[in-house]
Amino acid sequence: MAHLLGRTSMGRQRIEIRRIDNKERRQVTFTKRRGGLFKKASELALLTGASVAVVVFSEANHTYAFGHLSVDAVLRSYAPVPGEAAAAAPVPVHGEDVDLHWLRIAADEIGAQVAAEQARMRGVAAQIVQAKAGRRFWWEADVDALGEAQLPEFVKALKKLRDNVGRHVNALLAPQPPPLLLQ
Amino acid sequence: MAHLLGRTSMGRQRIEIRRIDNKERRQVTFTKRRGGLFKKASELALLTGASVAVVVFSEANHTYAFGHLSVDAVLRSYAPVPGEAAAAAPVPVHGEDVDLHWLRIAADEIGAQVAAEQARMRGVAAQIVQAKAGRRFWWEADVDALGEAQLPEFVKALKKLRDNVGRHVNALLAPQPPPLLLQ
DNA sequence: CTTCCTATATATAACCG
DNA sequence: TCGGTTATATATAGGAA
Repeated sequence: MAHLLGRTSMGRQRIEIRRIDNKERRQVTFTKRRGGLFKKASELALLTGASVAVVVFSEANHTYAFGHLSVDAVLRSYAPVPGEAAAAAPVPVHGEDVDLHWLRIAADEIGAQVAAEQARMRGVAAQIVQAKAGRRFWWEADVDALGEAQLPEFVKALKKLRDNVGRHVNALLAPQPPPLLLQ
Repeated sequence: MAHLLGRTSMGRQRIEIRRIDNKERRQVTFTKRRGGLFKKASELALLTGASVAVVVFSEANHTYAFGHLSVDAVLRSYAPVPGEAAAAAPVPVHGEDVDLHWLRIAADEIGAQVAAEQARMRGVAAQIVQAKAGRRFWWEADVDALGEAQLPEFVKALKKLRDNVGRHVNALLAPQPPPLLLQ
C-alpha cells in the first residue's frame, strides 16, 4: 500500500501513553501488553527470587492473573495487626504444603484466586472497606476467630469456587515448572 | 580496562532467565526490573483502561505495590459470598469518592495499600487462610460486622499506617494524572 | 481474540562515580 | 546502596491473516 514504499513495515511507532481511542487497537494492545507484563513479572520472580503477583481486569471485566509462587500467596499480604506487635515467629519458608487459599471472583462472572504459603509471613494483614450505602465488604480477622467449626466449611466453599474458576490456580501452585500465565 | 578496548561499554548482555547467583547483581536487577514492571503495568492501565495491580515481595521481605486505580481496588476481587447470591446491586462506576481503604504491610517493616472503588463490584469477596501452627490470618467480613464503634478506629489505624508508608497511595488515589509507582 | 512479520522504541546488563 | 552512561537485547505499533 501507499503506506510502505519499499519497506515492508512501518515498524514500531512511538505512541503517547494515554487511553487508545480506537476500540480494536485498544484490545490488541491490551492482549499484547498483558502478555508482556506477565512475562516481565515472571522474569523478575525467576531472576531475583522475589514473589510477584499481577492481577489485571480488562475493561470487559475479564480477570487475568499471574503469580509466582501463586497470586494469592503473594497478594496475601502481611501486616501486624495495627497496634499489635508482629510477633516474630520462626516461620518456615517457601513450603511444600500450601494448604490454604484465598479467593476472588469477578463480579459478573468469575475470576478467582486462592492459595496459601507460609513463607516469609510473620504478621498478618489487614483490611477493607467501602464507604457508600449498602455495599458489603471485608475485614481481616484472626483465623482463630473463625472457630474450628466454621473454618472447614469456609475453606471448602472457597475451594469449590476455585475449582469453578478453572484449573488456572492449580497450575500456579505446581512445583518448579516456569510460572505460567493465567487465562 | 581491558574489558573495553575502544568501546566505552559492553552494552546490555543476554542473560538466562534463572536465579542470579551474585547477590549484589541480583539486588540491582531486582530494583531495575521492579521499576520496569511497574512502568509497564502503568502503561497497560493507561493505554487500555484496564485495572492493574502488581505486588512484589523482595527476598528481603520488602513489599512493593503498584495499582491503578489502586492496588486494593483491583485486588479486592469480587465474589458473591459463598452461598449467597451476588445481589446485583446497581453499583456506581469508577468513582470519585473512594472513601475506604484496604491495607497491607510487610512483615518486617511496612508496605501497604489501601483503597476502595465502587466500580464493577457487586458482590463482595472472600478469603484467606492459613493452615499451620499458631500463625494468624485473615478472613473477610461484612463491614457492618465491625460495628460502628470499631470501624472508625480501625480505619484510623489504617490511615496512619498508610501515611507512614508514604504518600504513595495518595498519589494513586488521585484523579487523572498518570498512575505512579509506589515506593 | 491470537498470531505473524518488520522496523523501531524501549528496557537493561555491565560498568563507573 | 543508588544513580548515570552505553551498547544491545527485547518489547511492540502497524498492518494483515
